[in-house]
Amino acid sequence: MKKELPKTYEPAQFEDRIYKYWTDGKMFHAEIDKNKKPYTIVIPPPNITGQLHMGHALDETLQDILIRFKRMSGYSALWLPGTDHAAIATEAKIVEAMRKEGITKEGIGREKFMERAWAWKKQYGGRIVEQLKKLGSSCDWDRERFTMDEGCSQAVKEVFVKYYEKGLIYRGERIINWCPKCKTSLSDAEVTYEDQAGHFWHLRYPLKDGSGYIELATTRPETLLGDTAVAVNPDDDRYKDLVGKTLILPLVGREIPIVADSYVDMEFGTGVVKITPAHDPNDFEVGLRHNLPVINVLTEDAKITDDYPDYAGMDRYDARKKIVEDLEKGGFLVRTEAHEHNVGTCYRCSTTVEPRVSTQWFVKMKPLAQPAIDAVKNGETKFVPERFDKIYFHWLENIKDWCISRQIWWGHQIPAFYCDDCGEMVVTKENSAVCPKCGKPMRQDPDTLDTWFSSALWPFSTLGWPEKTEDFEYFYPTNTLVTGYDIIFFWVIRMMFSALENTGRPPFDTVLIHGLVRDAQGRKMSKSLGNGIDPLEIIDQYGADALRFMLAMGNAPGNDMRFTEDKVKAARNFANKLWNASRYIMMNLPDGFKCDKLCDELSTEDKWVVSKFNTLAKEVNENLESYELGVACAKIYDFIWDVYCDWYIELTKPRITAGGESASTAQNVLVWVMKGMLKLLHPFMPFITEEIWQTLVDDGSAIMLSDYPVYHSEYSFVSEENEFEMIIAAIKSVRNIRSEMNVPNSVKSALYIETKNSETFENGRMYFERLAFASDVEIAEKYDIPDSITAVTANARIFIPLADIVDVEKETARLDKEKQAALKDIEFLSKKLSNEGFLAKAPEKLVEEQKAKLTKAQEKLAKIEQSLAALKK
RNA sequence: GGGAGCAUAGCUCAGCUGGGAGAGCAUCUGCCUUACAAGCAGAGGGUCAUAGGUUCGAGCCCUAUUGUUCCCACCA
Repeated sequence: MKKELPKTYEPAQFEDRIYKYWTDGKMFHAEIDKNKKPYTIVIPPPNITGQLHMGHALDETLQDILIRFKRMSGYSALWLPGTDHAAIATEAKIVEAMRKEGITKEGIGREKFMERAWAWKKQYGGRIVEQLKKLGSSCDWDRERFTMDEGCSQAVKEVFVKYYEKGLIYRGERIINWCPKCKTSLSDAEVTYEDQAGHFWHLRYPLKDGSGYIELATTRPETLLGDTAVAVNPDDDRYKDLVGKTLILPLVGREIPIVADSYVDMEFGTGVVKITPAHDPNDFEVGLRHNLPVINVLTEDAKITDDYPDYAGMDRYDARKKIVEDLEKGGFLVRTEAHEHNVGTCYRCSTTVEPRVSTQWFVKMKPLAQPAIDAVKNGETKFVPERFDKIYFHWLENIKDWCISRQIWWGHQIPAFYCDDCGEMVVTKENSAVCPKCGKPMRQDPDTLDTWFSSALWPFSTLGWPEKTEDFEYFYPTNTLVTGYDIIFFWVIRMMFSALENTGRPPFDTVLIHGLVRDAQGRKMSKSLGNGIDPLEIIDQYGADALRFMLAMGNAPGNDMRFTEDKVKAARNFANKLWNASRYIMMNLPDGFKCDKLCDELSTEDKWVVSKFNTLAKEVNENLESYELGVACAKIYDFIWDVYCDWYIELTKPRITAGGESASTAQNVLVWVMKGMLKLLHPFMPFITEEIWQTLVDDGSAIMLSDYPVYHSEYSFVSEENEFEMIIAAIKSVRNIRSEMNVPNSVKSALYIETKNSETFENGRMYFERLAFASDVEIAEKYDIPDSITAVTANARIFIPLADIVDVEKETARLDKEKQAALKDIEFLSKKLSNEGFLAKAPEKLVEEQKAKLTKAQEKLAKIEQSLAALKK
């Protein structure tokens, strides 16, 4: 039966089919083969919306390339589940469903809403995000180990309770970052700071004894309502006498003290700070030191509380305006100046966060951080590129306690229970609790855990931990984590210390960090800018292979990349090229053609391409081992396009037309190299390579289960490679001249090749006809052809008798130009080779190379001069 | 304030431990040569930000400077 591919490359037609075949055929499912080396790649949780975005596509792609490479290199690969993606996507659906029924947090209140949501969630369970399959991810989607059916996974409960018992988790009233829009607390890492234009309001607070005023400045006049002191530096001579005196708080009338605290910077502003412990982290600390009352003046959604009738219910910004007006009226406002300051915003909704005192759960970080620092310091885990370990150390060394409770409903419910009667608290792995004091059923904490708390357990919780599963025993610790640098704080660090604390080992040995995918202008893709690009749309248009290849090609580890459609197009064109090349090969193959091994009798050009392929295999393996994915990608691209398509296929055409043994050998080599190329390319373009493989090889095997090509010394033919390069150089040289002279391809001419390597050129004779438009080829050691143009290479002079075109003057000028170039070469090389320092210190191999180059250049020069002399005559 | 990255062809970027500067796109020339016009054959185009230094040799290593981006911290 004839092997045949459709005439046009249409990825959609087979990408979906291949994906279904893989999944239905169970070929992708995790295997534990004790004879193979273990290898695991961790798959990251998604962003909170559960959407697939370009950054996620990059994650998936790089991971999958490594998985496939390792898998083909004889490792046993495990694909971790995408259940956390699933849980969150499901939750997004639930929110929508609830909204449709008119059930919102605002409508029925947070507690009731949460209760309702939990019921829905328990009903749904975990599901799988379908979208990622289109990228060709080899993730095993059906694995469901990490479900949240009980509201909180076993692993999370296990860790929470353990931490609690060890004193690593505590509950307390602290000042935390609060998002008034999401109505939840945030961890420090979830706050993004940005510069905003604001004002500096200079105010004066009157002294109670009527002896005057004290002047201070603030950027947030509305928090004045919650002031419980004014502070100065204890060493500040200007205010020494005032410390201990009492002030009357403007607008409120409350009596507040003047305290001395070294936190106050004497140089800044007036050296006087109003202290609002409830609404500023620093003030909170001052308040603790001086035993100041904490007066909360803002509600959950950042409106003034009912305690201040003049401003009650006003939004914080409206209140600011009104309070400034009132201060001015009362004569308390001295002046206003413009001031740019840094404000914290919520990383999800960009609302300005409000520091707020509330009761939250915290993880004590100092004891957890040290082992995580050590693991990277002593090399158990390393970052690629290395420079990211600095960021890692800096964060861990300056770490503060981690606020883990959230007032949102997605995520794992905190496994703590309270007795409404006596206030007793129980932390337990059970799903319910009874009050140990009064015997009444207890109420579970309605709060959830920070997503990153459960994500931090990902490397082992997904392997079945805390059960001692076979998977955990075999696959843990994993090898490589692939993620973006923006995720180091959120996830990488937390996986590190969580794994070390709970399993005693670091979760992976390598962290491959990639950059962000930006838009064509270099801006971060964001919803508000509307510059985000949906990977699925790109896949529909150009195919998953093209997108994957584009993401891998020319992307250096840790560096950002810009997304441009042109790059995807280039990748698609490459896929098209490969498609057509393989289609061409198959067209000419006899029925039932098999290529299990390379022929014994290879011609020079066969050995040339085999040897070049062999080198490619070696380099690609080295590049992939050291995570240079982009470099590997580019090398495969160059080989397929330049070496295989532009040269080797063209070289085989006359042989195949001629038929006979040479034709069969050519076909054998064509298919052999094609199979190797497909394998090398498979991790980068899994769909097209599989599709071609299934048609070309067609023996029930799958390329994704085949072995990755490696270097074999028996495929290395250095001398044949060099020999054939002579032919290529000669052909290029002739083409070059013809092109320069605007000779149309239809005009053939005879070629007289003057060379000492006549045997080599004899072998290449037929290629000059097809690739250099020769009507006839003559080879001898010496020629003298008048009225001809001469193409000169290091090993040959080729006379092109084009009598009607030859212009002696032009030809002289052209050859003279070449002469100058050759002279420059010679000068450069001989200078280098006469440098004693170079001869003494440079590696011998390099010196030899330079000598050989010099000889070649000199030979070329001699040939040029010969031609010039002839021309003169 | 602390730290990091980047600066290479008109544009977007590669360039692995230092050994005569590369790709894609764009531009120009000639080709529909029966695998491919999503293609083929050619061409032009770079003081590798600047100034020093180390070295036989620097795009790459060191120092300083300029521009630019980002991260962290934070002054009310």
